Amino acid sequence: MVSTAILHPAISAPPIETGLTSLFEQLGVVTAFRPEEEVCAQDEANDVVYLVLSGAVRSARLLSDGRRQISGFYYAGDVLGLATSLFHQPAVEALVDTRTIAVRRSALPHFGLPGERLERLLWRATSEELARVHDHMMLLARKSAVERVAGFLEDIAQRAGGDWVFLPMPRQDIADYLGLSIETVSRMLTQLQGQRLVAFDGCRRFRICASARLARLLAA
Amino acid sequence: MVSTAILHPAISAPPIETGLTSLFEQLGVVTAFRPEEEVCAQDEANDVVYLVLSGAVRSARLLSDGRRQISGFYYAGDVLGLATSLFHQPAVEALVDTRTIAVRRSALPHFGLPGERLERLLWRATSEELARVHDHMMLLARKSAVERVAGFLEDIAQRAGGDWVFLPMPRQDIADYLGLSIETVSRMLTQLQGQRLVAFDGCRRFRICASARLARLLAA
DNA sequence: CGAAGTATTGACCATTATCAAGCGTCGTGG
DNA sequence: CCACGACGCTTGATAATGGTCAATACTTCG
Repeated sequence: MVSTAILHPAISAPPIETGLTSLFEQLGVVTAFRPEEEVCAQDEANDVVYLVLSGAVRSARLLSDGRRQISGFYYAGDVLGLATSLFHQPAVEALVDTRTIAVRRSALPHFGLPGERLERLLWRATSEELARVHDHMMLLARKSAVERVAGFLEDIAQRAGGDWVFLPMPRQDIADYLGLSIETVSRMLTQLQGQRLVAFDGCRRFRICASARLARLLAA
Repeated sequence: MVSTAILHPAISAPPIETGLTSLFEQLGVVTAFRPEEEVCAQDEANDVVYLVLSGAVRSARLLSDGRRQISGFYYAGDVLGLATSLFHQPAVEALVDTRTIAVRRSALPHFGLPGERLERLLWRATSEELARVHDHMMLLARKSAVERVAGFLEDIAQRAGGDWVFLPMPRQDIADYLGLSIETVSRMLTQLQGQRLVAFDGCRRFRICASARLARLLAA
């Protein structure tokens, strides 16, 4: 899939200012996934990183007794597969119809300048994800159920950017992301609606009504 | 490892196999800290990474109302400062007498081959820390108090490697790392001692007595 | 329209936090 | 060397938060 670039190092000649997406487009392979499909083959894990072009993806770890923890949701523009571990490979699955571009880390040094640029950008992306995950640890360890759910809605609304926001994941995934039971998530959503902080249209579409009061609740 | 030779032919001559520590030693600056001293100046944050030579360090985030989350403890051989965030700089403090080597990320591209090697090793270290942090999120979100405390002792004993292990941090730090109250940590320690899984000699020195039974409790 | 899968609500219970004493341990000074 | 004091740790009683189990209500799709 990548061998053409190795055979034609000429493409490394023009040192254009390039962002993540265009570098991925130069060096990677596009794939499409249906909902519930496995994005990441086990044997590729630890070497392949993915840029999400469209759709949404979840990354989860399972304990032998069934307890599950979702380590993150990834949307268009996010990079996936930055964590590497010899044990505990996460299960990475598409939530909705999704397209990704994949590149192998180990191939990057052979791509000349664009490969180097991408390596640096990916290191930076990894460092930034680490910081985000630290925030999430604070949420899991020290925040109440309402704060967690409110924070989650805030986050996702921020990223989506529109007025009404679509939730691509079921309640169980939200619960497993926030370290709560599905019932508690549901109750907190009802509570937030009762306080007119958010409004739902069905159980997958919502809107933030009072972002100032919501922010006050989040006590960062 | 191939393309670097192309990009820097002048320095490509001695292809020595170099590890993290020796690269840090080539490129970094050693500093010593007393207990409770701030390791990381705020204005350097996000650019400087540290290798811990000896001692122990904690990295903590604070919420405005006083809630604290310790994102990690770092011992000799660990790399510190891999997470970058424009908001939420963590407070990084020495737990005991500590020596570190610091290097600036932004300086690495100017160091030729050793700089490149170090960049790649640091990216790898960042990816591995991300995986460890995912494990910790699972612990915070889904494990019971006993499991957390037992897992913590197991972890630290693993790293220390000896028979008797010294805890460089007070109970409050353990609590803030595990997302528990100090009282619960204390109770769980008493419980584990009652089951003869661990033994304490004072409150800072312990030993794992029944690692098999302890592992069974950890239900990974 | 009906059935299956999701989501919500309610009643009750378990776990952990909080508040308040009491106990050790270590360092200091008599 | 021992007594005292300060700090950190442990223990106990009680309360709050969130989990579990069970029933009901949506929604989505055939």
